[in-house]
Amino acid sequence: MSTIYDVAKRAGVSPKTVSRFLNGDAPVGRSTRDKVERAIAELGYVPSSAARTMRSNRSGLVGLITGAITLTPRRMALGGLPDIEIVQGILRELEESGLTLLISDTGGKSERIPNLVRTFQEHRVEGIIFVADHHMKVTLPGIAGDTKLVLANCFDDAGSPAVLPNDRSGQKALTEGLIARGHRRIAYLTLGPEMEATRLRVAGYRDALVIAGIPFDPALVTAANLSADDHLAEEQLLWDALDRVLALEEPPTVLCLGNDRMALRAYGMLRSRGLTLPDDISVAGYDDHTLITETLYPKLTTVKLPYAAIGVRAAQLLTSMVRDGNAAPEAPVLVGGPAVWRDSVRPGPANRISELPMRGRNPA
Amino acid sequence: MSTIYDVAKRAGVSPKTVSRFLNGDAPVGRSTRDKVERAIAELGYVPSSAARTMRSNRSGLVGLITGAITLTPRRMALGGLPDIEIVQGILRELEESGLTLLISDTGGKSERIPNLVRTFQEHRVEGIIFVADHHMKVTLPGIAGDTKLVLANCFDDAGSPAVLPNDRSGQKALTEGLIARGHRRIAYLTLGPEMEATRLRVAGYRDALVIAGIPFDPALVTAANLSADDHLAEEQLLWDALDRVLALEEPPTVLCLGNDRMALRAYGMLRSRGLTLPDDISVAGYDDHTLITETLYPKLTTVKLPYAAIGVRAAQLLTSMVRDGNAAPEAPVLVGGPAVWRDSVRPGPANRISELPMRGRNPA
DNA sequence: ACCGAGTATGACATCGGTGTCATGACATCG
DNA sequence: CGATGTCATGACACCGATGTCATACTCGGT
Repeated sequence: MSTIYDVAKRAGVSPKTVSRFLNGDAPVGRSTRDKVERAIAELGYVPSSAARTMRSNRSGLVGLITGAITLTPRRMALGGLPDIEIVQGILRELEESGLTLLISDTGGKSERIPNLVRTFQEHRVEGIIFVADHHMKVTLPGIAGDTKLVLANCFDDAGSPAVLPNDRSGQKALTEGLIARGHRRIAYLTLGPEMEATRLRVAGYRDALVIAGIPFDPALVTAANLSADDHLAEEQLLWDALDRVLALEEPPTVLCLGNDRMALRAYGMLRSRGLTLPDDISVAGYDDHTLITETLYPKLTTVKLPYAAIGVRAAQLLTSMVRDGNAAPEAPVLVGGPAVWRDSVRPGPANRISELPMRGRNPA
Repeated sequence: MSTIYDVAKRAGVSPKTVSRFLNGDAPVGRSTRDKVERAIAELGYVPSSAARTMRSNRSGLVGLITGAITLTPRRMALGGLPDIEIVQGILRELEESGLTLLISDTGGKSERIPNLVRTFQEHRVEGIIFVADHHMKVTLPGIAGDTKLVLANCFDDAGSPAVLPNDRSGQKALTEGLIARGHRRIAYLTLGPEMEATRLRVAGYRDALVIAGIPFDPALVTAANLSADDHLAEEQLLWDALDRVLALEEPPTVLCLGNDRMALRAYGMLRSRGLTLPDDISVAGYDDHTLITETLYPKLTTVKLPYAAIGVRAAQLLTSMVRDGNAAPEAPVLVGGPAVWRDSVRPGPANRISELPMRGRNPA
């Protein structure tokens, strides 16, 4: 492979002039330009990023750690591809920036992470993005040097810059929309209580109640899902929770579920009790996994989790940190997703529907 | 970030000795080892791959070009994740080899490929793997230097080393299995005629007929799918093809389809004609996209496309070429996938089923 | 006591770019 | 017309590893 010296010799100029031509950091005469250009083309010269990295301490590389690639096929069956959409957003954004992506996949084994980080550091990546498959807290090994770190879909105790879905505002928007559609008894069957999303979404749910002046009824809110991969137990848990809220003296007119898959299950359970959707009871999910939401009958109202946007924002954040030396934001970057109103929600008792579109996105 | 000189100074030895300790290319005294080891730990020293690359001309990097990541979510709806499974296999294999993966995604735009290749070359990748989403012919820009190239799921005119699914043996195994189960009138509704897979699979189909001494009837073999994304037209094409083969004087007892999605459609069409599966007619697909094959009733007999294995083989091939300097194989590496026998095929007229297992993999 | 083999280590050049500084040729200005 | 500034270019050192060669020490054999 030819070097800058080969090019310089062929063009009859000094290597430094070739360098100037390549980087445009100083004016180069017209005729010199042409000679250099020709020499480069003839030799098929491609500059060595390694040499450039050594001198300038800038590798042009960014590392990405994820489990998305190895885990995607397994997860696909149960719907939802959160992290691969994030990776997609990152790729799209980085493409513009001239940074090249080193991708490592954990294969789901977090004990590999220190090794992956070390490999990245050998290649002197300018930054590392860590992508989690759900909103969670992580603990990463310390990263030597001034390598920047951005967390996507997760956060840590050290306050590393993070880009997170705004679960609170999402559930708040959904709940507000339900209230605006006349619902006042809104049941919320959440994901497992250990999930970060659960805490935030319940807070958003309560935010909306407070604004509307509706008292919070703890009986309407129950965890009804497991993080474990135990379908049978999950089903029982959901069934039981459903049983309880429907047996309340003043039963809910709408059922919010922790995710679209739970909503999918709930459809079946509600129907097996003889209820008609959405006439007897409305249902809403979370995630907007279109394979479910658009396929179900009636189509499922839900909240979109903005995964691709999280990826884009994470990449933008990292780029601004490594390229422009910008400081990391103090607080996590929150990316909101809109509530998506479909047919599974119908006006409740105090119908004010004439004021609202039943389809399309929540204007808030 | 500290350098080998910092370590050497702190340990009171020469940089070269530190280098020897790190690479083990010459003996280092016990006490020296300890001092160096301690200095490295204290400084958190990580060697610079850029410097190493310059001196040794070996970057430890491998480039991967694919459309898998950006295209996966879009394609997921219609089932099948060929290339991401290949990428998965590649990652798994490369992890062991000490090579680090640079991943670029074309986003479906092949005109980007020259730029991606150029970026890889700046980083002096030792090899490039190109992954296609279906068995096809590609034309890639020339690659300067002695960068190795391996094609996965595709091939080119230049005879670049390639790893391909063995479509011929796959369809042959399926057809042989059908014949062994007593079928003699085997219809084959193929993918589009421009697909590489079609040509090969028809050849495999005929191989099996020849072996069994069954004459080839052209009326039983028709293209019945489009590569374009036109669902309606595809449906009509399939309907029409079905119509014709079922109207034959001696109609088929089994219907082979070009992929599992076509089989899914065929289920509906056959039933709308009042046929019972598999009693009135047997059906077989291709790909073994489990979301379809395991979900359908009756479960679909099909041929597994060994995508993960293709990835693994491609990575092994590249590793052996860059690490051990092995030559590229003359002919493409063919990776076979087994026929998977499920409930959609039942013994035909000349039943010899007692000799065969109806479930499980084809022993061939 | 001496020699050759093996062990342990260091000095120095080198890989391919780029930052710094120096230099010569013109153009511009008071 | 000389001082000053800008443009265009080159010489040289340096980034952080490692390959080559040289050196010094130890040990066993004669």
